[in-house]
Amino acid sequence: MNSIIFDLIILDIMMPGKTGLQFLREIRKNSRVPILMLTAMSSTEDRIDGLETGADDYLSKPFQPKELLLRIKNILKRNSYINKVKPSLNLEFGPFFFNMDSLNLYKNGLSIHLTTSEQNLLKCFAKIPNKALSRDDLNKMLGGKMEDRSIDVAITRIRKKIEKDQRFPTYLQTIRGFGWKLNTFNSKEFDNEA
Amino acid sequence: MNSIIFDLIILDIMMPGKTGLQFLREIRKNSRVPILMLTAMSSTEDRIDGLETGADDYLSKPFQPKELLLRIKNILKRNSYINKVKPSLNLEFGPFFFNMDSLNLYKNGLSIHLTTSEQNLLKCFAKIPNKALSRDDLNKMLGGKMEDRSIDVAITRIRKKIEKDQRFPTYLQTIRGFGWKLNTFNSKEFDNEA
DNA sequence: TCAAAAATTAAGAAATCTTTTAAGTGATTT
DNA sequence: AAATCACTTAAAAGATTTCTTAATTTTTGA
Repeated sequence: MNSIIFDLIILDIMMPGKTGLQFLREIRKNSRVPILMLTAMSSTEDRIDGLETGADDYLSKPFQPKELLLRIKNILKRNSYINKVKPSLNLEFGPFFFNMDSLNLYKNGLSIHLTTSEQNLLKCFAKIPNKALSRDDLNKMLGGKMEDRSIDVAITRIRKKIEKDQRFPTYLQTIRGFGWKLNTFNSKEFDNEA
Repeated sequence: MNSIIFDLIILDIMMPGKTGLQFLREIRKNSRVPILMLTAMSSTEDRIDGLETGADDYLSKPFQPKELLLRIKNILKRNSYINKVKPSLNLEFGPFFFNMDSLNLYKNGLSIHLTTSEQNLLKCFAKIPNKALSRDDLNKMLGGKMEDRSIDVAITRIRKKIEKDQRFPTYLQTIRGFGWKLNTFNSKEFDNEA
Protein backbone atom coordinates (compact mmCIF):
# COMPACT_ATOMS: atom_id res chain seq x y z
CA MET A 1 0.00 0.00 0.00
CA ASN A 2 2.32 2.69 1.21
CA SER A 3 5.48 0.95 0.17
CA ILE A 4 8.45 2.31 -1.70
CA ILE A 5 11.05 0.30 -3.53
CA PHE A 6 14.70 0.89 -2.65
CA ASP A 7 17.88 -0.58 -4.11
CA LEU A 8 19.84 0.12 -0.94
CA ILE A 9 19.41 1.97 2.35
CA ILE A 10 22.23 3.81 4.11
CA LEU A 11 21.20 4.04 7.75
CA ASP A 12 23.09 6.72 9.67
CA ILE A 13 22.96 6.12 13.41
CA MET A 14 23.54 9.47 14.94
CA MET A 15 20.85 9.03 17.53
CA PRO A 16 21.82 8.11 21.07
CA GLY A 17 20.64 4.81 22.47
CA LYS A 18 19.38 1.92 20.39
CA THR A 19 16.99 3.87 18.21
CA GLY A 20 18.86 3.09 15.01
CA LEU A 21 18.92 -0.61 15.71
CA GLN A 22 15.22 -0.57 16.51
CA PHE A 23 14.53 1.11 13.19
CA LEU A 24 16.66 -1.51 11.49
CA ARG A 25 14.66 -4.26 13.16
CA GLU A 26 11.46 -2.55 12.14
CA ILE A 27 12.53 -2.52 8.50
CA ARG A 28 13.60 -6.15 8.63
CA LYS A 29 10.14 -7.20 9.79
CA ASN A 30 8.83 -6.43 6.36
CA SER A 31 11.72 -6.17 4.00
CA ARG A 32 14.98 -7.63 2.83
CA VAL A 33 16.20 -4.39 1.31
CA PRO A 34 20.01 -4.14 1.46
CA ILE A 35 21.09 -1.93 4.37
CA LEU A 36 24.45 -0.33 5.06
CA MET A 37 24.78 0.99 8.59
CA LEU A 38 26.79 4.10 9.32
CA THR A 39 27.81 4.92 12.87
CA ALA A 40 30.08 7.00 15.03
CA MET A 41 30.55 4.16 17.47
CA SER A 42 33.20 1.66 16.56
CA SER A 43 33.05 -0.88 19.35
CA THR A 44 32.88 -4.46 18.17
CA GLU A 45 29.80 -4.95 20.32
CA ASP A 46 27.75 -2.54 18.28
CA ARG A 47 29.08 -3.90 15.05
CA ILE A 48 27.81 -7.36 15.86
CA ASP A 49 24.50 -5.93 17.04
CA GLY A 50 24.00 -4.23 13.70
CA LEU A 51 24.89 -7.21 11.61
CA GLU A 52 22.83 -9.61 13.69
CA THR A 53 19.81 -7.39 13.44
CA GLY A 54 20.09 -7.66 9.71
CA ALA A 55 22.33 -4.95 8.30
CA ASP A 56 24.24 -6.12 5.23
CA ASP A 57 27.35 -4.17 6.15
CA TYR A 58 28.63 -1.63 8.62
CA LEU A 59 30.88 1.40 8.37
CA SER A 60 32.30 3.54 11.17
CA LYS A 61 32.72 7.27 10.95
CA PRO A 62 34.93 8.90 9.95
CA PHE A 63 35.43 7.08 6.66
CA GLN A 64 36.79 7.70 3.19
CA PRO A 65 34.12 8.36 0.57
CA LYS A 66 35.89 5.74 -1.50
CA GLU A 67 35.31 3.13 1.15
CA LEU A 68 31.62 3.95 1.29
CA LEU A 69 31.34 3.50 -2.46
CA LEU A 70 33.29 0.26 -2.28
CA ARG A 71 31.01 -1.18 0.35
CA ILE A 72 27.89 -0.12 -1.50
CA LYS A 73 29.26 -1.82 -4.59
CA ASN A 74 29.96 -4.98 -2.62
CA ILE A 75 26.50 -5.14 -1.10
CA LEU A 76 24.85 -4.65 -4.46
CA LYS A 77 27.10 -7.29 -5.98
CA ARG A 78 26.23 -9.70 -3.18
CA ASN A 79 22.55 -9.16 -3.87
CA SER A 80 23.49 -9.83 -7.40
CA TYR A 81 20.44 -11.75 -8.49
CA ILE A 82 19.19 -8.25 -9.09
CA ASN A 83 22.13 -7.47 -11.36
CA LYS A 84 22.45 -10.81 -13.13
CA VAL A 85 18.91 -10.74 -14.33
CA LYS A 86 18.69 -9.00 -17.66
CA PRO A 87 17.16 -5.60 -17.28
CA SER A 88 13.46 -6.11 -17.70
CA LEU A 89 11.52 -4.06 -20.16
CA ASN A 90 8.84 -2.13 -18.43
CA LEU A 91 6.20 0.20 -19.71
CA GLU A 92 4.89 3.14 -17.76
CA PHE A 93 1.73 4.95 -18.69
CA GLY A 94 0.05 7.34 -16.31
CA PRO A 95 0.00 5.84 -12.84
CA PHE A 96 0.48 2.39 -14.33
CA PHE A 97 3.55 0.25 -14.50
CA PHE A 98 3.60 -2.90 -16.59
CA ASN A 99 6.45 -5.36 -16.24
CA MET A 100 6.89 -7.15 -19.54
CA ASP A 101 8.70 -10.11 -17.99
CA SER A 102 6.42 -10.96 -15.11
CA LEU A 103 3.43 -9.48 -16.96
CA ASN A 104 2.41 -7.86 -13.72
CA LEU A 105 0.55 -4.58 -13.70
CA TYR A 106 0.83 -1.98 -10.96
CA LYS A 107 -1.11 1.20 -10.34
CA ASN A 108 0.68 3.61 -8.05
CA GLY A 109 2.70 0.68 -6.82
CA LEU A 110 -0.34 -1.46 -6.07
CA SER A 111 -0.63 -4.71 -7.93
CA ILE A 112 -3.64 -5.12 -10.22
CA HIS A 113 -4.69 -8.63 -11.08
CA LEU A 114 -4.79 -9.54 -14.74
CA THR A 115 -5.89 -12.86 -16.20
CA THR A 116 -3.47 -14.52 -18.58
CA SER A 117 -5.30 -13.40 -21.69
CA GLU A 118 -5.40 -9.86 -20.35
CA GLN A 119 -1.69 -10.06 -19.66
CA ASN A 120 -0.89 -11.37 -23.12
CA LEU A 121 -2.99 -8.78 -24.83
CA LEU A 122 -1.53 -5.94 -22.82
CA LYS A 123 1.94 -7.24 -23.63
CA CYS A 124 1.21 -6.92 -27.35
CA PHE A 125 0.34 -3.27 -26.92
CA ALA A 126 3.20 -2.65 -24.51
CA LYS A 127 5.70 -4.03 -27.02
CA ILE A 128 4.76 -1.35 -29.54
CA PRO A 129 3.34 1.48 -27.50
CA ASN A 130 1.43 4.23 -29.27
CA LYS A 131 1.07 2.10 -32.36
CA ALA A 132 -2.27 0.82 -33.48
CA LEU A 133 -2.76 -2.94 -33.76
CA SER A 134 -5.54 -4.67 -35.65
CA ARG A 135 -7.40 -7.79 -34.56
CA ASP A 136 -5.28 -9.74 -37.04
CA ASP A 137 -2.06 -8.25 -35.69
CA LEU A 138 -3.04 -9.28 -32.20
CA ASN A 139 -4.15 -12.70 -33.28
CA LYS A 140 -0.82 -13.30 -34.99
CA MET A 141 1.19 -11.96 -32.08
CA LEU A 142 -0.68 -14.32 -29.79
CA GLY A 143 0.07 -17.33 -31.97
CA GLY A 144 -3.39 -17.79 -33.41
CA LYS A 145 -5.21 -17.97 -30.11
CA MET A 146 -7.77 -15.28 -29.35
CA GLU A 147 -10.01 -14.01 -32.06
CA ASP A 148 -12.50 -11.23 -32.71
CA ARG A 149 -15.06 -11.23 -29.95
CA SER A 150 -12.68 -12.74 -27.42
CA ILE A 151 -10.32 -9.87 -28.03
CA ASP A 152 -13.18 -7.38 -27.72
CA VAL A 153 -14.19 -8.77 -24.37
CA ALA A 154 -10.65 -8.84 -23.08
CA ILE A 155 -10.18 -5.22 -24.15
CA THR A 156 -13.31 -4.32 -22.22
CA ARG A 157 -12.02 -6.10 -19.16
CA ILE A 158 -8.62 -4.42 -19.34
CA ARG A 159 -10.30 -1.06 -19.71
CA LYS A 160 -12.36 -1.67 -16.62
CA LYS A 161 -9.09 -2.06 -14.77
CA ILE A 162 -7.08 0.81 -16.20
CA GLU A 163 -9.49 3.44 -17.45
CA LYS A 164 -11.06 6.11 -15.31
CA ASP A 165 -14.14 6.10 -17.49
CA GLN A 166 -14.20 3.14 -19.82
CA ARG A 167 -16.50 4.96 -22.15
CA PHE A 168 -13.76 7.45 -22.92
CA PRO A 169 -10.55 5.48 -22.81
CA THR A 170 -7.35 7.44 -22.29
CA TYR A 171 -4.89 4.60 -22.50
CA LEU A 172 -6.35 1.80 -24.55
CA GLN A 173 -7.92 3.70 -27.40
CA THR A 174 -10.01 2.57 -30.33
CA ILE A 175 -8.87 3.26 -33.86
CA ARG A 176 -12.14 2.88 -35.65
CA GLY A 177 -12.03 0.57 -38.62
CA PHE A 178 -8.65 -0.74 -37.62
CA GLY A 179 -8.04 -1.75 -34.02
CA TRP A 180 -6.61 -0.28 -30.84
CA LYS A 181 -3.50 1.35 -29.48
CA LEU A 182 -2.01 1.88 -26.07
CA ASN A 183 -1.33 5.50 -25.30
CA THR A 184 1.65 6.28 -23.13
CA PHE A 185 1.29 10.05 -23.39
CA ASN A 186 -1.22 12.52 -21.96
CA SER A 187 -1.08 10.79 -18.63
CA LYS A 188 -0.61 13.95 -16.63
CA GLU A 189 -4.20 14.77 -15.88
CA PHE A 190 -4.74 11.32 -14.44
CA ASP A 191 -1.56 11.09 -12.42
CA ASN A 192 -3.10 11.20 -9.00
CA GLU A 193 -6.59 9.93 -9.36
CA ALA A 194 -7.06 7.45 -12.16
CA MET B 1 10.76 -7.09 -2.90
CA ASN B 2 12.81 -4.27 -1.48
CA SER B 3 9.88 -2.23 -0.33
CA ILE B 4 9.29 -0.62 3.03
CA ILE B 5 5.95 0.46 4.42
CA PHE B 6 5.64 4.04 5.64
CA ASP B 7 2.76 5.82 7.32
CA LEU B 8 4.01 9.21 6.19
CA ILE B 9 7.07 10.75 4.56
CA ILE B 10 8.41 14.18 5.43
CA LEU B 11 10.43 15.33 2.46
CA ASP B 12 12.87 18.14 3.27
CA ILE B 13 13.93 20.03 0.17
CA MET B 14 17.23 21.60 1.04
CA MET B 15 18.81 20.70 -2.25
CA PRO B 16 19.20 23.34 -4.93
CA GLY B 17 17.36 22.90 -8.20
CA LYS B 18 14.47 20.52 -8.72
CA THR B 19 16.01 17.46 -7.11
CA GLY B 20 13.39 17.25 -4.37
CA LEU B 21 10.53 17.42 -6.80
CA GLN B 22 12.13 14.76 -8.95
CA PHE B 23 12.40 12.49 -5.94
CA LEU B 24 8.78 13.16 -5.15
CA ARG B 25 7.80 12.22 -8.69
CA GLU B 26 9.91 9.11 -8.44
CA ILE B 27 8.06 8.02 -5.29
CA ARG B 28 4.67 8.73 -6.82
CA LYS B 29 5.43 6.43 -9.71
CA ASN B 30 5.13 3.50 -7.36
CA SER B 31 3.41 4.65 -4.24
CA ARG B 32 0.59 6.65 -2.75
CA VAL B 33 2.31 7.07 0.59
CA PRO B 34 1.31 10.36 2.26
CA ILE B 35 4.01 12.98 1.74
CA LEU B 36 4.54 16.29 3.54
CA MET B 37 6.99 18.58 1.78
CA LEU B 38 9.28 20.86 3.74
CA THR B 39 11.09 23.70 2.02
CA ALA B 40 13.00 26.91 2.49
CA MET B 41 11.45 28.45 -0.58
CA SER B 42 8.10 30.03 -0.09
CA SER B 43 7.13 31.27 -3.51
CA THR B 44 3.67 30.27 -4.57
CA GLU B 45 5.14 28.81 -7.74
CA ASP B 46 7.00 26.12 -5.87
CA ARG B 47 4.10 25.42 -3.64
CA ILE B 48 1.92 24.55 -6.57
CA ASP B 49 4.69 22.51 -8.13
CA GLY B 50 4.94 20.38 -5.03
CA LEU B 51 1.24 19.79 -4.67
CA GLU B 52 0.76 19.04 -8.34
CA THR B 53 3.54 16.52 -8.32
CA GLY B 54 1.71 14.70 -5.61
CA ALA B 55 2.67 15.96 -2.17
CA ASP B 56 -0.22 15.81 0.29
CA ASP B 57 0.76 19.05 1.97
CA TYR B 58 3.50 21.65 2.04
CA LEU B 59 5.23 23.59 4.80
CA SER B 60 7.74 26.45 4.47
CA LYS B 61 10.67 26.92 6.78
CA PRO B 62 10.92 28.32 9.31
CA PHE B 63 7.84 26.89 11.00
CA GLN B 64 6.47 26.19 14.46
CA PRO B 65 6.85 22.56 15.57
CA LYS B 66 3.18 22.75 16.49
CA GLU B 67 2.25 23.53 12.92
CA LEU B 68 4.24 20.57 11.66
CA LEU B 69 2.40 18.27 14.05
CA LEU B 70 -0.92 19.77 13.07
CA ARG B 71 -0.30 19.17 9.39
CA ILE B 72 0.88 15.64 9.98
CA LYS B 73 -2.28 14.98 11.94
CA ASN B 74 -4.40 16.42 9.14
CA ILE B 75 -2.74 14.33 6.46
CA LEU B 76 -3.15 11.17 8.47
CA LYS B 77 -6.75 12.03 9.19
CA ARG B 78 -7.38 12.62 5.50
CA ASN B 79 -5.97 9.19 4.75
CA SER B 80 -8.25 8.04 7.48
CA TYR B 81 -9.32 4.71 6.09
CA ILE B 82 -6.10 3.66 7.73
CA ASN B 83 -7.22 4.95 11.10
CA LYS B 84 -10.85 3.91 10.98
CA VAL B 85 -9.98 0.30 10.49
CA LYS B 86 -9.65 -1.45 13.80
CA PRO B 87 -6.06 -2.36 14.54
CA SER B 88 -5.55 -5.78 13.07
CA LEU B 89 -4.15 -8.62 15.09
CA ASN B 90 -1.02 -9.92 13.53
CA LEU B 91 1.25 -12.76 14.41
CA GLU B 92 4.94 -12.78 13.78
CA PHE B 93 7.07 -15.88 13.91
CA GLY B 94 10.58 -15.95 12.53
CA PRO B 95 10.64 -14.20 9.16
CA PHE B 96 6.89 -14.68 8.85
CA PHE B 97 4.11 -12.24 9.33
CA PHE B 98 0.50 -13.40 9.40
CA ASN B 99 -2.31 -10.88 9.24
CA MET B 100 -5.30 -12.31 11.04
CA ASP B 101 -7.79 -10.07 9.27
CA SER B 102 -6.75 -10.48 5.68
CA LEU B 103 -5.34 -13.95 6.42
CA ASN B 104 -2.35 -13.02 4.31
CA LEU B 105 1.04 -14.50 5.03
CA TYR B 106 4.32 -12.72 4.37
CA LYS B 107 7.88 -13.94 4.55
CA ASN B 108 10.38 -11.12 4.86
CA GLY B 109 7.73 -8.85 3.44
CA LEU B 110 7.03 -11.06 0.44
CA SER B 111 3.53 -12.43 0.14
CA ILE B 112 3.12 -16.20 0.27
CA HIS B 113 0.00 -17.65 -1.26
CA LEU B 114 -2.23 -19.73 1.00
CA THR B 115 -5.38 -21.54 -0.02
CA THR B 116 -8.45 -20.79 2.08
CA SER B 117 -8.20 -23.95 4.10
CA GLU B 118 -4.56 -23.24 4.78
CA GLN B 119 -5.49 -19.74 5.84
CA ASN B 120 -8.23 -20.94 8.16
CA LEU B 121 -6.04 -23.55 9.72
CA LEU B 122 -3.18 -21.15 10.26
CA LYS B 123 -5.59 -18.71 11.80
CA CYS B 124 -6.58 -21.28 14.41
CA PHE B 125 -3.00 -21.68 15.46
CA ALA B 126 -2.28 -17.97 15.27
CA LYS B 127 -5.19 -17.23 17.60
CA ILE B 128 -3.59 -19.28 20.35
CA PRO B 129 0.11 -19.31 19.54
CA ASN B 130 2.36 -21.79 21.32
CA LYS B 131 -0.63 -23.80 22.45
CA ALA B 132 -1.27 -27.28 21.15
CA LEU B 133 -4.54 -27.94 19.33
CA SER B 134 -6.03 -31.35 18.64
CA ARG B 135 -7.82 -32.43 15.50
CA ASP B 136 -11.09 -32.01 17.36
CA ASP B 137 -10.15 -28.53 18.53
CA LEU B 138 -9.40 -27.53 14.98
CA ASN B 139 -12.53 -29.17 13.62
CA LYS B 140 -14.64 -27.26 16.14
CA MET B 141 -12.86 -23.96 15.52
CA LEU B 142 -13.52 -24.41 11.80
CA GLY B 143 -17.21 -25.02 12.33
CA GLY B 144 -17.25 -28.74 11.63
CA LYS B 145 -15.56 -28.55 8.26
CA MET B 146 -12.18 -30.21 7.83
CA GLU B 147 -11.55 -33.53 9.45
CA ASP B 148 -8.68 -35.89 10.13
CA ARG B 149 -6.85 -36.59 6.90
CA SER B 150 -7.85 -33.27 5.35
CA ILE B 151 -6.23 -31.51 8.25
CA ASP B 152 -3.14 -33.67 7.93
CA VAL B 153 -2.76 -32.81 4.28
CA ALA B 154 -3.29 -29.11 4.91
CA ILE B 155 -0.68 -29.19 7.67
CA THR B 156 1.74 -30.79 5.23
CA ARG B 157 1.05 -28.12 2.67
CA ILE B 158 1.49 -25.30 5.16
CA ARG B 159 4.76 -26.82 6.29
CA LYS B 160 6.02 -26.92 2.74
CA LYS B 161 5.48 -23.20 2.65
CA ILE B 162 6.89 -22.14 6.00
CA GLU B 163 9.36 -24.78 7.15
CA LYS B 164 12.98 -24.87 6.11
CA ASP B 165 12.96 -28.68 6.35
CA GLN B 166 9.45 -30.03 6.63
CA ARG B 167 10.81 -33.21 8.20
CA PHE B 168 11.89 -31.20 11.24
CA PRO B 169 9.32 -28.47 11.66
CA THR B 170 10.36 -25.44 13.65
CA TYR B 171 7.11 -23.56 13.57
CA LEU B 172 4.23 -25.95 13.07
CA GLN B 173 5.22 -28.74 15.41
CA THR B 174 3.64 -32.09 16.12
CA ILE B 175 2.53 -32.98 19.63
CA ARG B 176 2.36 -36.72 19.31
CA GLY B 177 -0.84 -38.28 20.49
CA PHE B 178 -2.51 -34.91 20.62
CA GLY B 179 -2.13 -32.53 17.71
CA TRP B 180 0.01 -29.58 16.68
CA LYS B 181 1.10 -26.17 17.85
CA LEU B 182 2.50 -23.08 16.23
CA ASN B 183 5.80 -21.99 17.71
CA THR B 184 6.51 -18.29 17.83
CA PHE B 185 9.81 -18.65 19.66
CA ASN B 186 13.23 -19.92 18.58
CA SER B 187 12.91 -18.09 15.35
CA LYS B 188 16.29 -16.41 15.69
CA GLU B 189 18.36 -18.93 13.83
CA PHE B 190 16.10 -18.67 10.82
CA ASP B 191 15.81 -14.92 10.76
CA ASN B 192 17.80 -14.24 7.65
CA GLU B 193 17.65 -17.39 5.62
CA ALA B 194 14.49 -19.40 6.15
C1' DT C 1 -30.62 8.77 -40.09
C1' DC C 2 -28.80 4.53 -41.21
C1' DA C 3 -25.45 0.98 -41.57
C1' DA C 4 -21.24 -0.72 -39.90
C1' DA C 5 -18.15 -1.16 -36.16
C1' DA C 6 -17.36 -1.53 -31.45
C1' DA C 7 -18.76 -2.37 -26.78
C1' DT C 8 -21.27 -4.79 -23.43
C1' DT C 9 -23.64 -8.51 -21.16
C1' DA C 10 -24.82 -12.98 -19.83
C1' DA C 11 -24.48 -17.86 -20.18
C1' DG C 12 -22.15 -21.95 -21.03
C1' DA C 13 -17.74 -24.30 -21.76
C1' DA C 14 -13.21 -24.93 -20.57
C1' DA C 15 -9.44 -24.60 -17.73
C1' DT C 16 -7.35 -24.12 -13.37
C1' DC C 17 -7.03 -24.51 -8.58
C1' DT C 18 -8.37 -26.58 -4.12
C1' DT C 19 -10.01 -30.09 -1.14
C1' DT C 20 -11.00 -34.65 0.08
C1' DT C 21 -10.30 -39.38 -0.06
C1' DA C 22 -7.72 -43.41 -0.07
C1' DA C 23 -3.75 -46.05 0.21
C1' DG C 24 0.76 -46.65 1.45
C1' DT C 25 5.14 -45.24 3.92
C1' DG C 26 7.65 -43.87 7.89
C1' DA C 27 8.28 -43.01 12.74
C1' DT C 28 7.60 -43.74 17.69
C1' DT C 29 6.14 -46.03 21.75
C1' DT C 30 5.35 -49.99 24.44
C1' DA D 1 8.24 -56.41 16.76
C1' DA D 2 3.74 -54.93 16.77
C1' DA D 3 0.61 -51.39 17.06
C1' DT D 4 -0.51 -46.82 16.77
C1' DC D 5 -0.01 -42.40 15.08
C1' DA D 6 1.68 -39.13 11.76
C1' DC D 7 3.08 -38.01 7.14
C1' DT D 8 3.06 -38.12 2.19
C1' DT D 9 1.38 -38.82 -2.37
C1' DA D 10 -1.66 -39.29 -6.11
C1' DA D 11 -6.05 -39.40 -7.98
C1' DA D 12 -10.88 -38.10 -7.90
C1' DA D 13 -14.20 -34.83 -6.76
C1' DG D 14 -15.48 -30.28 -6.09
C1' DA D 15 -15.14 -25.35 -6.53
C1' DT D 16 -13.75 -21.34 -8.63
C1' DT D 17 -11.96 -18.62 -12.26
C1' DT D 18 -11.34 -17.57 -16.90
C1' DC D 19 -12.48 -17.69 -21.72
C1' DT D 20 -15.47 -17.98 -25.59
C1' DT D 21 -19.63 -17.47 -27.86
C1' DA D 22 -23.77 -15.34 -29.07
C1' DA D 23 -27.13 -11.91 -28.62
C1' DT D 24 -27.99 -7.09 -27.70
C1' DT D 25 -26.93 -2.28 -27.21
C1' DT D 26 -24.25 1.75 -28.12
C1' DT D 27 -21.37 4.59 -30.84
C1' DT D 28 -19.54 6.42 -34.98
C1' DG D 29 -19.09 8.24 -39.52
C1' DA D 30 -20.98 8.71 -44.06
